[in-house]
Amino acid sequence: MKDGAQPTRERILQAAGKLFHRDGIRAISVDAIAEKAGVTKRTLYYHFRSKDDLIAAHLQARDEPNLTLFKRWFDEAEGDIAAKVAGIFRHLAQSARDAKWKGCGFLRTSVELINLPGHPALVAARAHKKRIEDWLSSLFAEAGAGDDALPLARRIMLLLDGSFAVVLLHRDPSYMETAADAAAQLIADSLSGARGNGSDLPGAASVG
Amino acid sequence: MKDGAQPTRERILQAAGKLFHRDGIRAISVDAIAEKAGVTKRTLYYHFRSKDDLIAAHLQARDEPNLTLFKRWFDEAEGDIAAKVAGIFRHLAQSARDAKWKGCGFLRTSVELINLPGHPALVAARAHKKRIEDWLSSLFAEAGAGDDALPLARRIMLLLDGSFAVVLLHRDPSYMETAADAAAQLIADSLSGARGNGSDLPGAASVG
DNA sequence: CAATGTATACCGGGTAGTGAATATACACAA
DNA sequence: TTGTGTATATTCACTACCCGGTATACATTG
Repeated sequence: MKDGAQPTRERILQAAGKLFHRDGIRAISVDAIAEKAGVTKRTLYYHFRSKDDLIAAHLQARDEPNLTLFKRWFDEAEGDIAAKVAGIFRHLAQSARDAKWKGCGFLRTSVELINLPGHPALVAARAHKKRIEDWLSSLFAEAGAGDDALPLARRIMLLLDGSFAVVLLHRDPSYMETAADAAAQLIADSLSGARGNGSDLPGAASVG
Repeated sequence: MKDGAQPTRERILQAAGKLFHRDGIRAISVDAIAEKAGVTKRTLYYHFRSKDDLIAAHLQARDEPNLTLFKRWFDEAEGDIAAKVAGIFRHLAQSARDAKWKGCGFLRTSVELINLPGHPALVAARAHKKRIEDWLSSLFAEAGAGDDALPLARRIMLLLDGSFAVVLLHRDPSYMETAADAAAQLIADSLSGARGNGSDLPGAASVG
């Protein structure tokens, strides 16, 4: 660590983060990351055992800041809990309007590593998504959703990850506004205890 | 075309389909496809200009059968339109219980080709998803959803692609049951003309 | 000295795509 | 019927390159 500015390891991680997010895991070579970090490949391999190791470390490093951002978006939004969750989607829509927006790194990585079920990066990705789900679930529980809290959180996760997938494909952020409305509707339905309100569906509480 | 059994081109396409779906686009080499098809690589390049060409042809070939399958699942389900759409999700859940299930090839391909915006395979993927959305929209219009038909179809698409993404990550098909319930709920809400039923959200008709 | 960190040069393996030649089938003319 | 031309279909061998990872030696610092 000869430069006091930023430890070498962090610089590598940051370079990897940018490149992985921009082009994907497989499309980026270790050489490219080393060059972007201003470091030789051998140095990179001193700090990380393998490329897979680096990928996993990258996702682990993104977990906390990502969750924190979602919490901030929630906190900053006005209105009841439905409106505040919808606010997350609207912030997401705003981000997605940037041409350089590249969707959810956790989801994309999980697609690229589909044939390596035990990969540590997949474990990190699952943990991240579960953390968000748990956070949402606790929010709904506090708001009085009762047994509906978890299934409701799972519905929101479906809309969230669905947004990432659909907008990545169509490049049309308005889907995230659609998702915001749908999320708000589902939350309002659950919190008003409106199960069985004229519909013949199995009920909002079933988780399968 | 010396063998009457199956034209070479179709055999290549079929081999590519299996391998691409199993391991992903980038993970499969042209050599592997040629070998699986029982053909030399040079022959493959006679029938397809490039690997990208083959990828695009592969997705185009999947468009029709995929849509047909969804329609069959819809037709075969019992109950009102909400229950029939939910039936699609439940069939999907059944498929996803197979350990070899690999999610949606259109979505996965779009992730792998994210840095090639004009790639013909992406065009094919978008067209496919739009066809499903249009089909759903027409169903809802026939059922009397009026102006809600399209936004409702988009909500279902979000749940559908969200299911693919989430189940691919967590390997937990029960999310598709959750999606089935959510879809049925959203459809029932729209068709009962229940806008403004106690909730303060922007309304089911806004598309953004 | 010993621990940590960096640099150069290299290896073995895999990749998309190609050049040149060959085999097959069918149309048409002698 | 035989011969010839031509488009289709297929093969083997090859190039040029990129990738993850490593052997080895050198530098810096406590």
